[in-house]
Amino acid sequence: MPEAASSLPAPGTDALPKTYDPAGTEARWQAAWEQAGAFHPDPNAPGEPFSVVIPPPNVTGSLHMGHAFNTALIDTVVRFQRLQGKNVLCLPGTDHASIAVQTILEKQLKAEGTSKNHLGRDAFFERAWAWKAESGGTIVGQLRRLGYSVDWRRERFTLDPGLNKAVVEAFVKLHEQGLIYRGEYLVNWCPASGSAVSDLEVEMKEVDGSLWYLRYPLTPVEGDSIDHLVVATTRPETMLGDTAVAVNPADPRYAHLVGRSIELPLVGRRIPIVADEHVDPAFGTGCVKVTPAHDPNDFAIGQRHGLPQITVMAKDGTMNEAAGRFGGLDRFEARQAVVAAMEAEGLLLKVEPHRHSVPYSDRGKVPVEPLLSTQWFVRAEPLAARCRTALDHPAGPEPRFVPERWSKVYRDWLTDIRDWCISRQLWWGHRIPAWFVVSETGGVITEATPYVVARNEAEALAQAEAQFGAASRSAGRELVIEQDPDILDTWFSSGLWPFSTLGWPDPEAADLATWYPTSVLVTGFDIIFFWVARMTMLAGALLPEAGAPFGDVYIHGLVRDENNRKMSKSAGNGIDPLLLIERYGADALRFALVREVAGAGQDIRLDYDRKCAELYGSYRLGEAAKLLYEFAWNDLCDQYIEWAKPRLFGDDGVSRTAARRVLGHSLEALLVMLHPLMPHLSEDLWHAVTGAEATEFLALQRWPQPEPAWLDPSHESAFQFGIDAVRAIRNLRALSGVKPSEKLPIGIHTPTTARQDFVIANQEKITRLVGASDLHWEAEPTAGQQLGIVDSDAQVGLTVPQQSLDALKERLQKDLAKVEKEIAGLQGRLANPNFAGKAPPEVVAECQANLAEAQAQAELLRGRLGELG
RNA sequence: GGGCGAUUAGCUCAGAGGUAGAGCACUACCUUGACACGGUAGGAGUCACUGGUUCGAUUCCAGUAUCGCCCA
Repeated sequence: MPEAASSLPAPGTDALPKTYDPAGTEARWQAAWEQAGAFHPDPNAPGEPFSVVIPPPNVTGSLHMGHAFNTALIDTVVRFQRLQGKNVLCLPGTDHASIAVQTILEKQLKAEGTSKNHLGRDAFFERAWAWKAESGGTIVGQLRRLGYSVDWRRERFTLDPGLNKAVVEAFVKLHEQGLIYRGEYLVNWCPASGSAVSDLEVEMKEVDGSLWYLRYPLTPVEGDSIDHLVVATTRPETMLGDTAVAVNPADPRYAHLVGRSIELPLVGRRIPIVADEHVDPAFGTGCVKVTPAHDPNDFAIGQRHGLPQITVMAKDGTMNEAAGRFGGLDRFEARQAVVAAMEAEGLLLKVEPHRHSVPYSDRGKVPVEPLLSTQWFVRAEPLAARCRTALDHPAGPEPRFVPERWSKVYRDWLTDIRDWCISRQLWWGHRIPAWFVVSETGGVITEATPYVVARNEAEALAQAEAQFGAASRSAGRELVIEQDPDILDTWFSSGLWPFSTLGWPDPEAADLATWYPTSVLVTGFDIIFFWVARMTMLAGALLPEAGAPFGDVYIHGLVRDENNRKMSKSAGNGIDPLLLIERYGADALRFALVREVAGAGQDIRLDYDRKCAELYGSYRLGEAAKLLYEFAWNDLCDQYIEWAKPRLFGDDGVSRTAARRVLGHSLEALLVMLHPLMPHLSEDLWHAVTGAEATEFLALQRWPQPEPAWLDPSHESAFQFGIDAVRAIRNLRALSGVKPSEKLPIGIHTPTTARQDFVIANQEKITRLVGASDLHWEAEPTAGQQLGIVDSDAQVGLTVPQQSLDALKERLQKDLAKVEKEIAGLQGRLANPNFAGKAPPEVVAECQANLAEAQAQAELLRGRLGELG
């Protein structure tokens, strides 16, 4: 703390405007910080590196409360670390959000009467970039408006050329390691976006549906007692692709039928009856239809029994030619049509209402279709295994979750993980760096077309030439390669964010050397799987030496909107943060958001700056905010300034200067500590208080150090006595109905000399604080005054109107009852031999002291009551 | 079905093995020299329930109930 700077402007000078103008002040300091490059760190600068990459917001839409909350938390952490003297990098950026953006653009095109196919891939991409420039610009502007202390020069976008290089490199490396493969599997198909999506992008929803009971005729055999089975299904339209009926092997009702066959209605296919453990005998009739190409469970049954997979649905959600006469119908129309056809043939036994889970596409908001499709996958288990091992690292878990319990959520997800489908049949995104040697399969891409994975087309061609060139030429074919039209899941590029933004895969990248792994990742629990786990998995494979891509993962809650009110304070839900910023300023919004954060863990009583540093450092930001608020308001303003006023406005020059110094010093320390939470206001006030040059910034100052020499316990207890005495007098006055403006003779009575000395030394202040006409102090109370009890060692007295005596008496009785209850409790405890014998001696001693104090107070109270009659 | 979290003042939530706090709301009084989007003072809680550990449990443990979230 620079000593020279600690002084206040002389009273009466208009150093600050009367009302605070958040918009103007905040804009001014944001411009000043940016112009000075205050948050542009140098990787070669001294200081312990500290780095954060922000969760890149999507380039769709506008800043919402969740962004504001996340930003407030991150910026508080990085500003605090900067004040600690660390070499802090906070790196911003945005996410290209394939599906979301493409959906928006396609809707726009549709409104214009055109389509992406009509436009063509290149023109569509151009349009998407234009959208990104505008929409991405909007959200970046809004992040700036919050006062984010990031390095805007290093701003990145998940689809920028540098990141594309990283994505290609990552894909190639993972493919080389055998961690990426291509194959035909049952994937989640979203008919709305016309693309495969990953398991994470599917949300199970409970819906009210029906359970249809269908008669499936048995292939007749001589001597049959029954001629059909009944299967129950929630998706009758898929029966067109049935390739078996399954029963539980232990089900006595059907055991004898296993091995027989069914004549599949409407289709006429003969399908077997198989026995499979998976079938629940208690569900429906205990017989289930098996459609391997349209249901994950049936797919598994099909695998176990070697059943054919018949796909009866096209990728747009309509039935295909394999559906026979139902071909061309939408899947939901087909459902009705199949049911009607079955009914017409007398094969519909009954329909029951049935509530069940249906997979919905997160983005598309329509049911996803399990569909057989050839896609690219990341082999998840080896990556997940590495992450699980890192959690058991001998030096502590990597990464370390705060709060710790999220570690379990993370670990559980990484256990029994399924492979990650990373290809998307979309345009807006990173094109998959694989080239098909289409000349091998007649110029078209099929399941069997060989491919090469390469960093660019030239490399791909060279590889293809090496592998297929000779054979191709000898067969008289020209070698032709064609890049995979598909793109990668957005989360594949987001998953590289902590290192791709720092320069990976460039081995010389200085930022990467200094700031990787990053220090802390701050994000919401909703994207632990989507993002946090993908980053740790990919980092484990691509930068295995560096450990986890971030030291800590600070998981915060969500700002609740709509139904789950959380913003009840400001009434209506889903509040636009920009409106709040407009009205109250970014600082106010940030402070309010951070104050709401819950902290967890132990609390230690230390002086404010030490304690505050601890809270910031352990990410208990909400507690830090509350503590500072209390200090600023209750201690500094309510108490210190009030008591210092006579000195500040008094004639004693030395005393006045001292008071101003102390106040200035306290204020400055407060401003530093407040800065992470309210950067603009603190910066502004700091300049006003210290008169610092416009080129100097509070943002770049140092955290205040506690000064042990300034601690004075006797002074502190005397001051506390003063505060308590004033409160006791005010209390007595309020109770007696004495107007605050009415000046009265007031007495403070204490036999303790140190306290008397304090009262004498502060006579003028106390007189003013309690509105006394005459303040006197002596060991014994003045006759005729009513007394209020400060503690067993001090009373205050004043003359009160006769009619308030009853109120006083009531109060005394109440106080007495409370004290007596306390005495009873303490006596009971002390009388218990177990307590005296087993409790720690200091607890017993404290208990005895409390009892003595309570008894003395009770004595005083009884005396007072006796005098009142 | 499995897991996690919550249950404390009218509301939103802190808290901690030694007998409970804040903000808002409420009541009374007050425009006093930083502040009326303010001040001073006050009322308000069986800390969900049942057991256990302990000298002592609202706090730790187990179970129950209700609510919420995640995974299947």
